Amino acid sequence: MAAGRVSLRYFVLGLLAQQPMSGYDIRRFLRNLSWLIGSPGGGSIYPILRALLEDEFVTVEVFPGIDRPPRKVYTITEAGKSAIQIWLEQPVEPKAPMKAFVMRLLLAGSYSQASFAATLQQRRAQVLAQHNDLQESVSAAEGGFDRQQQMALDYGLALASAELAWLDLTLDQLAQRAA
Amino acid sequence: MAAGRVSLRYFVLGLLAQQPMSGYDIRRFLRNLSWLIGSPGGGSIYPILRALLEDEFVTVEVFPGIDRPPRKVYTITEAGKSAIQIWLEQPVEPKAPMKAFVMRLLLAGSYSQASFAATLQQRRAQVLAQHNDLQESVSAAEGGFDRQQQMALDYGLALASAELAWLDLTLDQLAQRAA
DNA sequence: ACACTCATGTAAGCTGTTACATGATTAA
DNA sequence: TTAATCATGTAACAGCTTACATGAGTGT
Repeated sequence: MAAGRVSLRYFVLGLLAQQPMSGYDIRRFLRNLSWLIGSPGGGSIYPILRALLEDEFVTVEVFPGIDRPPRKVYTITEAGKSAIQIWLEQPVEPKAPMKAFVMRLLLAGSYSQASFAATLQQRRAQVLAQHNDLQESVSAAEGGFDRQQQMALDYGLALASAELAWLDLTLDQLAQRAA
Repeated sequence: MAAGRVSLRYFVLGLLAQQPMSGYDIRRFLRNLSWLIGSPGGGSIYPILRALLEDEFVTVEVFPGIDRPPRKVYTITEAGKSAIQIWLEQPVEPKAPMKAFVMRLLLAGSYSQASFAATLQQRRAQVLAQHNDLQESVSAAEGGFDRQQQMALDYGLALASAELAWLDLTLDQLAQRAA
């Protein structure tokens, strides 16, 4: 599980945990969210599906299409469910790109309500740490930075603040719904 | 120039365009910005430096240290300057991760003021497009989305809005300074 | 005639990461 | 004595992207 990487493999498995799909279905689904998590081509999805099959995390059923190519629909197995649960239990790595968090957002809810809140709280902690780090850099600078570096830091601060605001709002809404 | 990739290679070359540095210097500099663009290890930086040397985009000077290992300081050549300018002239790919834009922020200013503003405006256009796409998805949904998907879209919208606000503010400040 | 959607897949490659190796010096 | 900083580098591999191949059907 190399750090800073996204693991499309587990995300695909997580999608199959929600409902059985074909590789093409998955690609179509991702095309709608392409800005948030990118939309991988056939060269990414199909090898993953085959690997999941070999690990017996999924099973296939082939539906021969009338007037269309046959669809191979993948269904998650018990072993697959265990694997995805174990994966969801461990926190998103701090260095992972934003889309790793979005993937969790999309999956965590179907696992349990508690893990969904936990995902948001973990992210909050990480973004807060990031925000503090950046502010420390700004303070510690004392003229040691040029205009571009200051801008980059300011940009980071602005985005971190906005994300914290969203996370707080969302966590509040979640708490209210629970009550 | 594979899409969606960052090209650390050109970023390193761009940093050397600002001032001669050793591989270790570059790593130290990046460690301070690790949240924004990550901090690559020796296994990433040193091979890049060697490749830049082989392409004659940089030259080396070895400074033998008293009580420390010798430092190899790299200086950009005319060929290197041409290469980085050509690279800066072409826009950041839309699918590229955020850190690709931060790298541009850090480099574009030293190339020309105009290219700096252009970088911001390009980003603005891309983020705006992203924002509109997301809103379209939300509108087109009509109940076809579950709670998690709605949240993911909302998250994307919040971040895109915040980034647009920052870009507009920064472009304003830039215009005022120019006047 | 051209291109696009449906649907799967292979092979090659790029970029970057990890783990390791070296070796001296300095701080806990 | 254990670890960290300074400073460079190699080798292996993970993860993903790209380009390509197939082939029927549908639209312009």
